[in-house]
Amino acid sequence: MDNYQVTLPDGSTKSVAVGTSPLDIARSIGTRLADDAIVSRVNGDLWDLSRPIEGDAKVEILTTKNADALEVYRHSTAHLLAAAVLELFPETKLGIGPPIDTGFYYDFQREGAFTPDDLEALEKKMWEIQARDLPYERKYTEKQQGLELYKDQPMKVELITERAGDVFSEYTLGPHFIDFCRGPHVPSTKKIKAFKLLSVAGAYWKGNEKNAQLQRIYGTAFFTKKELDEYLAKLEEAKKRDHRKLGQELDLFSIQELAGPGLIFYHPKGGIIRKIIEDWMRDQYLQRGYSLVYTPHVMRAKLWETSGHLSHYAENMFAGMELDDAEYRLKPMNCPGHILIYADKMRSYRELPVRLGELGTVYRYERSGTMHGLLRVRGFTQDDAHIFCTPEQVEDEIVNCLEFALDVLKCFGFEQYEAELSTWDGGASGKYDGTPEQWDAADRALMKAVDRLGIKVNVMKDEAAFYGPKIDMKLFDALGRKWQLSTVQFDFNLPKRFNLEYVAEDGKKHQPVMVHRALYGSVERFFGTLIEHYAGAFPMWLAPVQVAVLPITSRMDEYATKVNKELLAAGFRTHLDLRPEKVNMKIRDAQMQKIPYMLVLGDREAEAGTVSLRHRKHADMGVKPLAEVIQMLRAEVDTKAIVV
RNA sequence: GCCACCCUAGCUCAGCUGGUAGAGCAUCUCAUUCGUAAUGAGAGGGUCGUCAGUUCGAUUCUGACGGGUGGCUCCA
Repeated sequence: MDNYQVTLPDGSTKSVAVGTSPLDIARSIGTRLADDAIVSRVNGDLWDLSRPIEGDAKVEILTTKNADALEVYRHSTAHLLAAAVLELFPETKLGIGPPIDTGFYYDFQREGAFTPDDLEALEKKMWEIQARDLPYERKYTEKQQGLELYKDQPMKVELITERAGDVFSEYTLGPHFIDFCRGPHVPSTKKIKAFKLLSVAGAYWKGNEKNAQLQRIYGTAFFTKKELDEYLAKLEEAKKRDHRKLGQELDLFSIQELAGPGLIFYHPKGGIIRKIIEDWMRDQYLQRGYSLVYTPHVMRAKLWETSGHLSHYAENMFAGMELDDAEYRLKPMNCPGHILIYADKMRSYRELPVRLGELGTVYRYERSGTMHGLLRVRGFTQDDAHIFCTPEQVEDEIVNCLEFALDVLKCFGFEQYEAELSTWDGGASGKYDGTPEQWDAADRALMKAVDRLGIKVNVMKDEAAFYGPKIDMKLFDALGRKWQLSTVQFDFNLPKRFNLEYVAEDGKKHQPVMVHRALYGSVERFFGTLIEHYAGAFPMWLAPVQVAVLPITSRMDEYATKVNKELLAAGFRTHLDLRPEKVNMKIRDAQMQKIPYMLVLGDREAEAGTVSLRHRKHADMGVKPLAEVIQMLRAEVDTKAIVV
């Protein structure tokens, strides 16, 4: 075959000669396109620009506008890093170097640790290699030959050995660097124009704790220096809304070394927000047909044996307390408590579904390196409820839960979230509890509920809990890290272990379906993401202090006190600032505390019985009668607290 | 738990290669009564995370422990 047809990016077709590459095609279309080209796609598959096309094909040229091209670009930058590492530290063993959402990483194994200075030196070396304009050359190698070629790279040998085929592709970058890789890559190092090495961290080979720990170098790369700088500036900006920083600046909460890690102290201002968050949820529970219960924080070890927690979850539990009568355990979960309430009497199908809810404080012994501000702690309060229902009711219950979860997100202003549906492996491994019928029915109920609500979910196979499938809602923190908040989970295990039952229409005892759900996830985590979401500038209904009352001189102290009293009587949270400071100072302090409204009071206001209104963002809003302001602010509190 | 890094006054941070510490803000006192993001002056405040070791001498070097940060693993 001397010629074949390609369909060009613009949809037209062209006859080209054997050996033609996408880059040749791009060049024939225009130099501009050839310059911008990063990688191509041939018949749907990503394809090196310089790799000849072998037959009739549909060819796309991916440029800097394309997200897949960015991944290829970043992945290519990872190889550039690996090449630099081998030049500076030749004894290093290579792991893998994939692109990630925010850039790329590459895993290495060597004796010494990479220092910040090393990263700088590596960056310099990367630029050096970049300037050599080395092509990423792809070639195929026989497996045996490859094993020989890579004999000094044990992790590569492992990867090659695992490969099914006996041919694999490798990439060379100049005369000295080769890497076993699927590709594709950018055509040459010259294409890589903006990158930065960010940090080094430990990571286990193949993600397994039992394997050797490698050194992972994280970096990021963009098509242009401008984009890179913007990203780095954004990172700096994001650090300012870190809930740990704001928690201190706004005096919301603290973690005390003397008390222990992962244990939260709510200061007065954090305390009031927590109260609002909790009250909101309790009101919702009652409106939505849940009952409120309370269960003990310590219970006999026997209970945790029955629930299976001592055999499945013991390493995450605080150690037992030996008392006169028995050993007691701090509760890591609320489920057994709710189950005991359910099982305390004979249940009829007529009273199902039973929905038992609690703001239940649990303690989990999280591993020391895992704590993170409010987002991962050892003592936390879940808005936890357990629904006991018949199989027929379960789909509606799931829909209600998800609807509820969406309302929570909406009410607190979260627009960005991801939903994940975690299912089992089909029973292959035997690690999952429950029958295939149960799993199928549960999966179906979850999928149907998701469809009914039009939620987009990522299906995560083999990610379920051992006791049942689940749907999780995840939110992002200031730095874009994902945190699971809401969760709706089936539980096939506990009803069996506690032998739960209800009497059905047929007069016989049946096992209820149990759904476990938490929507805030935990009050702590929710609060943490809320702080970052609003960057500490809470809307009126959540703001710990809603109005600052600021007399200009001590002559207005009396009037200010009266205004403050009226605001308190109208239900506002206020701060009366009677310090003998200039009003500029008082405003500055109120601004920094992100108090939504300030009332500036001088002689004119005292005389006329008015207030000068200032908003933290819109600044001076003019002089108004106090009654009018109260009405206006009350309206703002009410609209933000949409009760859905 | 693992890898790397960090830990100086309430907070943010200075403090070359070892000779027991400083600033700004905050706090307290006094003066100032001043219209929309910092009034001025003075004072107090630290066994330099803890405990060992090396040294004539350690905030500075070494080790252990505690706490934190970024990751890994795990997870609400």
